[in-house]
Amino acid sequence: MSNISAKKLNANFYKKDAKYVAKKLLGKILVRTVADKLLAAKIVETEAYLAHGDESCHASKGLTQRNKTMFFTGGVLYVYLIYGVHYCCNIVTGKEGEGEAVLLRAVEPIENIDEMFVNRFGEKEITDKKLLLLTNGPAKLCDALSITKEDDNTNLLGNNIYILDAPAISEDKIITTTRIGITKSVDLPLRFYIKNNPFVSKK
DNA sequence: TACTAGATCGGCT
DNA sequence: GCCGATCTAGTAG
Repeated sequence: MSNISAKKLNANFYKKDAKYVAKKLLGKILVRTVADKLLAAKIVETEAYLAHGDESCHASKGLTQRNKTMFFTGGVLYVYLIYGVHYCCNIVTGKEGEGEAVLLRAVEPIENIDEMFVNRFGEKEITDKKLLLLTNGPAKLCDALSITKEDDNTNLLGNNIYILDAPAISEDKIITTTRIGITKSVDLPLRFYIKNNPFVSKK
């Protein structure tokens, strides 16, 4: 559909703290190129994982083989395997050595949706019901956009995976809640999503 | 609609 | 061994 003429977010965007970036990422366009196909989706739900005072952040226990990407300078992708089954995709933020990131929890499919269906369901047939289930969860969107451990540490300023700027979502359309699916630091208000967007993982 | 189990990898109490 | 930033299929009500 639409021609994507917007500009990539620059390196400075990602160097702010995770909480700030998590909110600013709402409404931006996540782009992934596989072979000659360009998949695009709007970010509608995020969660921040902080370097300090956040027990559920993977980096809170220090650097390990698995989480080392989180400690790089903001602007790379951190992908990890959860429950031995699914991948989750994060945007690393902050300065080098900090160890914080923004988890992408849900996106709204925009371009080459049939290709996303193939990636996730193994079929091109698009139905309204399945469309809502295509990318409304952190592991689902990784599936649909074909993001795996191979993509860990991908620089978002490159051409493989990147994020395009888009008009900011106004404050009154951003809902803030506690995060989902964690057992530590559960009370921190670090989940953000776009009000009334049908692709959000959970109200 | 609501809860439950199972899949299955890697890092660590 | 154990548990996790998840999802799906199955069962029960």
